[in-house]
Amino acid sequence: MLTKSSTELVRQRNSVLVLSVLRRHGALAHTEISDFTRLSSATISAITAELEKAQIIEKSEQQPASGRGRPRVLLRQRRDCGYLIVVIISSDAVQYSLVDYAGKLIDRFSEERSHDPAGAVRFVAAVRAGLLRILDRSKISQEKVLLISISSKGLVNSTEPVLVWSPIFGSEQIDFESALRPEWQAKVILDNETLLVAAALGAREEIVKGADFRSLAALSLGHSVGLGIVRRGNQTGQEISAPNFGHMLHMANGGLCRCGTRGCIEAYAGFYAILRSAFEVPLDTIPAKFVPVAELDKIAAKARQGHRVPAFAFRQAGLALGNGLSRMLSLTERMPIAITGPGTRYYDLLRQGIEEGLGQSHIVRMEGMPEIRVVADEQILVFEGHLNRALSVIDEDIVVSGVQGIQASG
Amino acid sequence: MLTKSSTELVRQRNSVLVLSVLRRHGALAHTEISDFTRLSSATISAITAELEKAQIIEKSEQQPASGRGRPRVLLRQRRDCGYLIVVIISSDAVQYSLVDYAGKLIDRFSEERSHDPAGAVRFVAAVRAGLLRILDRSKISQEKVLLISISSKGLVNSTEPVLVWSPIFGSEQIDFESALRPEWQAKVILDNETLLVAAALGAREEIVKGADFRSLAALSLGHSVGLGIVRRGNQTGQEISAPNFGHMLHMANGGLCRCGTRGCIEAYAGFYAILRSAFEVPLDTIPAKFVPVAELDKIAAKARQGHRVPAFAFRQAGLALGNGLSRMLSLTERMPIAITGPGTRYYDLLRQGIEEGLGQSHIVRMEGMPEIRVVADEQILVFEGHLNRALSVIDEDIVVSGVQGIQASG
DNA sequence: GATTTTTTTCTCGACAGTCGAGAAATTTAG
DNA sequence: CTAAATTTCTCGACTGTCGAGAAAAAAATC
Repeated sequence: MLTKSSTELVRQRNSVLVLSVLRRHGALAHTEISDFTRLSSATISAITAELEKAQIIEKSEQQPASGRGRPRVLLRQRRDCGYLIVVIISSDAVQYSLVDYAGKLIDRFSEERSHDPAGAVRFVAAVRAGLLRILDRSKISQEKVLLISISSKGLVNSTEPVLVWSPIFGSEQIDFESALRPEWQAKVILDNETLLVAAALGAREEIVKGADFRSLAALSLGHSVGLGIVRRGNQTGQEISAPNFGHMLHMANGGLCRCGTRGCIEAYAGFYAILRSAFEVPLDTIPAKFVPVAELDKIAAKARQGHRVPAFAFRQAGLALGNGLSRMLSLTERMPIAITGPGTRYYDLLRQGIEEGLGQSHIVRMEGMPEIRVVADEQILVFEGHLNRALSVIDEDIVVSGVQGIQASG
Repeated sequence: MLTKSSTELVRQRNSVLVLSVLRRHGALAHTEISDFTRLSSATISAITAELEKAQIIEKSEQQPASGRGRPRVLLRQRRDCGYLIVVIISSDAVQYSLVDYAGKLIDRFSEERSHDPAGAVRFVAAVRAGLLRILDRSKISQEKVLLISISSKGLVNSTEPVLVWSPIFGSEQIDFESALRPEWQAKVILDNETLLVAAALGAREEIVKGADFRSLAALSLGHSVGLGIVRRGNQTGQEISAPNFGHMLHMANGGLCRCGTRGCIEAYAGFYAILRSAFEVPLDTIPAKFVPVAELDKIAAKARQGHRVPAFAFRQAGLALGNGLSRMLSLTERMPIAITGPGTRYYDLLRQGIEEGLGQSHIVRMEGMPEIRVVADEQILVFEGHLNRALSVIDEDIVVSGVQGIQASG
């Protein structure tokens, strides 16, 4: 359904545009903003004056003039305009980061996760305590926290911050909105971890390729298997989605997966699955909860020495991944695939299977192999994705509510 | 990448909005347009005056006043504002329809397709002749044809009107843009047939459910298998895509498909595939080019009488479809599935397999079975999808180019 | 038949936004 | 100290939307 436009909306959009180029390029002068946004100088004056009055941006102190003419006055976000808390939930720990409005990391710590199955209730309590702790350490008032951005592996509701299914809690849902709402006014968003990796890679790619960038998928290999897809939206930036890839059906009546279903991709390509088939344990054995990486390293070493059974285990994993990716490509469009996560250290063993698995589908035979690259530093990408996404959400909210609020009350 | 907004853009968007409610609801009075669009009466006056001057809409002749007060003046599209040619390519014929700007069918005929494999070049020539013929029969000047909307089964390029792969011509690409460009100034768009079915069903659904509508998939069963997905876009209407579903990998190293690959869904669920397995022909047999529906009806009759082998063939087909749909759902979100096409007459035989195939995946076990409905009249839906899509494209183009042009020259 | 009521459409002034041109500000070069 | 260069700011013109009320036109009422 289309919806009406108004002149006020124009100002809102252009204000967000100004803030976004400030994000992308750091502190900028009036003229540069005008160049980047294609807005006229007069408009930039109006918008920046408004944002400055609303205490969202500030003029930086004069810097040594670097040419002749009137010296530039750089504009930048006010760090203290608001704060963001990033919560990264991984299988063994929860990391809390406090970030200011300019994207600068202020404080960070991790808390080990107790592996008891007591579950979701206790976990939520721990997250609430962690949030209060990082707030307390930094002496920032709670109202100044504008957004809490959470990520986890697993399946996430697309509209509300609800963790629908996760490797740790299974189908025990966690609704972060209602868990945090009485205590926090901040907006809460939740994203799949691999989605954020894809978002970060997509943003990087867009800087390099500009308008040529179309889409990209990130595949994360580890104890579980995740996939994130970024597509260039019509106009409104990027469109991202995190399918339930790890638990997509690979083979009907196949190996038993942690999720209780048979034949998931993860039941062939997850770390526990590789372990299982390397030890020739029957495929309907209940899988191990947690596999030390050292264990898998040993299997990989044997495979590299030429032992057939462990090599076959990796090959089977690759095939499952390749078949799954080919199915994904059948449903979307041709796009490059970036592989991240701890599993990349076994890429040499997985590669042949992946390529063979991909090659078994019509779309790949027709369009050729997609580009596959291995990307390290998954953790950095996750955090980068959080920042990209969260800060642009804040920019929008602040323009919609903040500027008008100040205008009305001042 | 965000892009700048301007007041002129506001007018454009609101003009398109006015035209779109006129499409949806037929001839409307000033007041009604204001109600639907939430634009003020003054704005409606300005926009409609402009559109009327540009000869895009017109005031209808006074109708018998149906209440007291000043009688309403209905506004409607001018039929002669422009014309649309719809070309529906099916396996045995090509149907040409001439439609005016108000969406009214003016002329229509079908031409049999010669089944010779001489191929794409001759086919393109036939289409060009068909287009000239329908134009000639109606005595409309060629410049008045604003859009040619083509549909076919198969895989379509998402940005240009290029048929990348089709059941008939295989990988022999057909670029309708370059084929028609010297002769026609009209814009040319090409869509997958099942995509249009999905678009039409989505539009119907949106009228019923309004903002509650989220997404929907249409599955077309016949000689080939097609899938279209409609999702409610962020703001810009609906977002639609036509995956290469029929040739998504069902089972590695499976039955041989028409496309030359092994294990496609179509190699189990296409009409020729059902025939093949009902006659217990080996799965690597080169499939029949064309299967008369009567042939399949006979097999279905036997299956309904309780013969095991034909029943098994339908069951296998259902399993392939169900597995494929479950994979689709793993990659998107839960959505209802509408089944159309000639294959719906065997739905009683397919159903159990489809449901079993769906149930084998994690996502379905978790979220439950998606709603499945059988929808007849695929042909009507295809045409309806053409109109929805083509006329809104015309509306946009006309506002962007037309109004400004008139303004500038007048 | 004249007047009132009701409903719809049109018009006017206020307000918000963008833009181009030129004025003002401020530094370096000579 | 003046001229040139560069950046920022300001002003008037233009386009857009909106609310309120005037104008139009038919039915209802007296």
